[in-house]
Amino acid sequence: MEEVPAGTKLALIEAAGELFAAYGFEGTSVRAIAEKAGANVASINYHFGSKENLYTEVMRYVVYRGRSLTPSVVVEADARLDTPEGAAEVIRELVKADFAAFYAADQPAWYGRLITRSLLDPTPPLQVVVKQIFEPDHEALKVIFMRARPGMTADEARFWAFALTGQVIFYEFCRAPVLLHLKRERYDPAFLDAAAEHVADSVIAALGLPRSVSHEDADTYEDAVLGAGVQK
Amino acid sequence: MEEVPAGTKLALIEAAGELFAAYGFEGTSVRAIAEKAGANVASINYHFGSKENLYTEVMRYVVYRGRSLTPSVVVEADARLDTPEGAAEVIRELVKADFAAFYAADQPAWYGRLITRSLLDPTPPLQVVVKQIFEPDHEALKVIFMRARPGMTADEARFWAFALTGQVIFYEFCRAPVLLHLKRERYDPAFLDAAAEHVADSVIAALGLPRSVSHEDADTYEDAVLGAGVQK
DNA sequence: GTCTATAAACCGATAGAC
DNA sequence: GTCTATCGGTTTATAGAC
Repeated sequence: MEEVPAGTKLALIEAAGELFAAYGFEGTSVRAIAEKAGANVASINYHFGSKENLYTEVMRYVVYRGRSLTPSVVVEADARLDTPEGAAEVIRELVKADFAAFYAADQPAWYGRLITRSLLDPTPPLQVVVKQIFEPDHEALKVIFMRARPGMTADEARFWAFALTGQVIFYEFCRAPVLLHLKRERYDPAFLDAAAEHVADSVIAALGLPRSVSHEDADTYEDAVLGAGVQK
Repeated sequence: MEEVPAGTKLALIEAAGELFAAYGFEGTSVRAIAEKAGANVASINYHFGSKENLYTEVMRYVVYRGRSLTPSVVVEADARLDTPEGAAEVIRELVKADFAAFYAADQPAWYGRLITRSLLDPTPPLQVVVKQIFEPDHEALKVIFMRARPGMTADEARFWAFALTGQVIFYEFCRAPVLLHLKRERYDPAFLDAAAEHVADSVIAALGLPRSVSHEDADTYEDAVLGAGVQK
């Protein structure tokens, strides 16, 4: 990574990212990218050499910009992990941070979708995502789980990490069927909040950790869940 | 659904299914399909009218053939759901059935992958999958959860169903990054067994249900988990 | 760096012979 | 029902003028 892209190069990366996220690599033409970027078709080959190289660059850009996708590294050294209550708190915050990373309003919605989509196939850029996001996040989760429940083996912790990641990523990956099921056009923020809350609660409960004080109030949780329902 | 396809039509469906599963709809050409099926290019248009229609037919075929993907309907009326121990048993069997449906050796490996891939985009054939697999499975899960834990609301049960589905589908959807992480070429059956076991255990634990008798023996579980590790 | 024009290959779909 | 040949359009990539 030498310098931060700007001008036409940046416009091309952002246009390509948005289109790749929505329609996939094969489903996006360089003409569509150039048009969306307000640039010439030939500029793609000039700046990146090929469509595939552009894809790699887009993934690097998203991984770089979406740093908030790996807040876990900060959390690893958290002293709260030494108490069960603290560990539960940390896990809850981490789940919410993961959800925020995928659905936060302060960053383009296509970041999370593109990263999710990139996980499906063993393409070259996948390695960037795995090394920069998947692995660090996974290792941090393992550390947290092993500290939260002393005696847990590394292999067990791996499955716990997969369980958490699977639940978080589900709402992005299965966005289409879930929205079809909910008979909605898009995700309601309240629904996402409730989903994050449920993921955190279920993982904390499965680990046998206590629910933290601020969440022992059942009404708050019930309200959040019911408030997001399709039926009133 | 009028009759079961045979001959060239069947060959085209199976060839297309395998290629769509591996490379996606956009990443597969009709020429490649015809070649793999040992048929002529024009036969696709003759039998299905268009590539898109072929895709729809492939999804119908997989949904029809992969009936084992929805074993849940049988389970709904299970009397065991009235006791916590029985409910835990049922959930464990259901998770294993889900894993088997995705990774069973007795059916083509691309069934699960194609269904997983179809969930990503809101294409017309998605509705077939949602109506025939996603919804029935989801509703059955909801019933099971609500019977396993009386007092659970339908909205809560929905999140539990998403949690379980998300964990199961994760290993198929994130096959590439997980294999990259494990430094493996393909999934080890022992690994999948351990993964299924963990998903079942964690959901059962999260629900506050007792672990069934045959699984109280910690050694068995630990062996299964450790036996699937990458490191010895 | 940006443009036009175009190359070369591929795409899905079809007409028409058999 | 299967084949060949081909149409019209699109794809990515490039050569060359500015």
